Amino acid sequence: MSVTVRFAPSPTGHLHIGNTRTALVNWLFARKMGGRFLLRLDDTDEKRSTAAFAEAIQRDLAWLGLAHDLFDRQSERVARYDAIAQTLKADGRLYACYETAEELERKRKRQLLRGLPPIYDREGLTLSDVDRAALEAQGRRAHWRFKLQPMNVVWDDCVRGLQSVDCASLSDPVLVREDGSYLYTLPSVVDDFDHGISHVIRGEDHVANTAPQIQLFEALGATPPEFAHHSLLVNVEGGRLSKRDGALSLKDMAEAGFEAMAVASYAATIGTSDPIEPHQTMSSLVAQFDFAKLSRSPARFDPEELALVNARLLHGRDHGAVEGELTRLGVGGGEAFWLAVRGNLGTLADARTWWDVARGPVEPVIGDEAEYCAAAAGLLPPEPWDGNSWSQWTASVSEATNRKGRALFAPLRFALTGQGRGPELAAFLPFIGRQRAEARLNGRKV
RNA sequence: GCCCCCAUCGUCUAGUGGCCUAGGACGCUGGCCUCUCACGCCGGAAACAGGGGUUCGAGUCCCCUUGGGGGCGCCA
Repeated sequence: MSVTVRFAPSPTGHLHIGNTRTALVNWLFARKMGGRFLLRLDDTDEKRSTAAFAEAIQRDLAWLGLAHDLFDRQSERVARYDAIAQTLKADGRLYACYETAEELERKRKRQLLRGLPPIYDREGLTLSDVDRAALEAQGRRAHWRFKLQPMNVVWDDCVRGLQSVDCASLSDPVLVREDGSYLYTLPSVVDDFDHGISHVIRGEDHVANTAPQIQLFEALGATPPEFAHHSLLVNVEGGRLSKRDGALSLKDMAEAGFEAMAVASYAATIGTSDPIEPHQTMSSLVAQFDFAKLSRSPARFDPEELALVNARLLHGRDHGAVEGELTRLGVGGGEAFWLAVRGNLGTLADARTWWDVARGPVEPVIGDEAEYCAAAAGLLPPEPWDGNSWSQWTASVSEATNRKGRALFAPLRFALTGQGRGPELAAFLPFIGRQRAEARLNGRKV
């Protein structure tokens, strides 16, 4: 069977880390299986969906590297949903209800108070034609519910194994709103059917929904797809993830300077039995993807761990992968400079910081080593400098001063860069150059 | 309130009744690598939530408790 999956966000907000994980699992599975990846905008909620979010979602997905093979949006398929709804009404599976939202809320509260599950009482089903006509005459408009068969629905979930949901314990889902617009369930099932979706991959918050959806597929005469429900992310404390837990949107993460591959690596490996580590390419992530590796328990989203993955990704990144971005940041020095500083980066923008340290101006830190630094300045070899200049120079400084180890090197680093830590000076020194090096060793800011 | 799921080092996890004096990765940490950080190599500390069962034998099976997650929408 050929694989087609879909990622179906509703354009009511930005893509966040949770969404991203779902998108990634879908995309990875599609690539692994040689299948197709459909991006479907679930925009049936006209009040909350916006074109701006729809664009942002596509932009963020592209940034991450998740190209889609197919694209669709539900707002353009309403005629199709209308036709299906007519069929379901004719079959007696879709029935009219007239309670207002407030009345339903009261019913639920009453049930809860009596210790009962808040399930719809199917009052709509008891209405006669006369009742309905009377309600309509009062100006009431019907919303429509899907009549569930009171049975156990079973499926073999690709990550959770055998699942069973008792539909007798569920409310008949509302498929059509009072204003005639559609809720998520019907368009989603109809689209999955029409697009030939083979695997519905989503978060475990949809587990209970799956049973009514399977019944809907069957009511449509369709064979339900396979289902895979991954666990959700929680915050560092183990609680529900919310905006207060940091930069959760892809947009925020990009602005914080995280590399797309770092975000993808983290999102694709957290909650799996593979180690959380940077992958330089998507194909590396595709190669190791397997539903069997997904854990059934929630995983903690830790922004600090993401930052660590980002740093380690950069430490191993080839110059070619960042060349364009370095130019944009105003960082020169080519590959040699990149290789000199990449091990000291947290984000790519830090490369600019080191470039500025090389080119100045830098306030040298001399302390009480003025005499020593001045002597070292006098021993600076003539240019041109290369990777060996540093060791030639420090060897002669060591000989002249009898210093070695920390006493030999530390004052030079402080004078040359103004700080105690940084890239290896053997590789970094040529970018400072003789003129600046001599000035800084003599305490001058250049 | 009711239903479902989950529970191993700080974190992500391996573990499908004896191969587990519980393995790996990240993090932390000691050492080495003629400076720091990072890299690399060699070490170290660090976990089966609690209580009952079943069994010759339980991290692994069952029950209860506790904790966490999800669901019970005219949201998706």
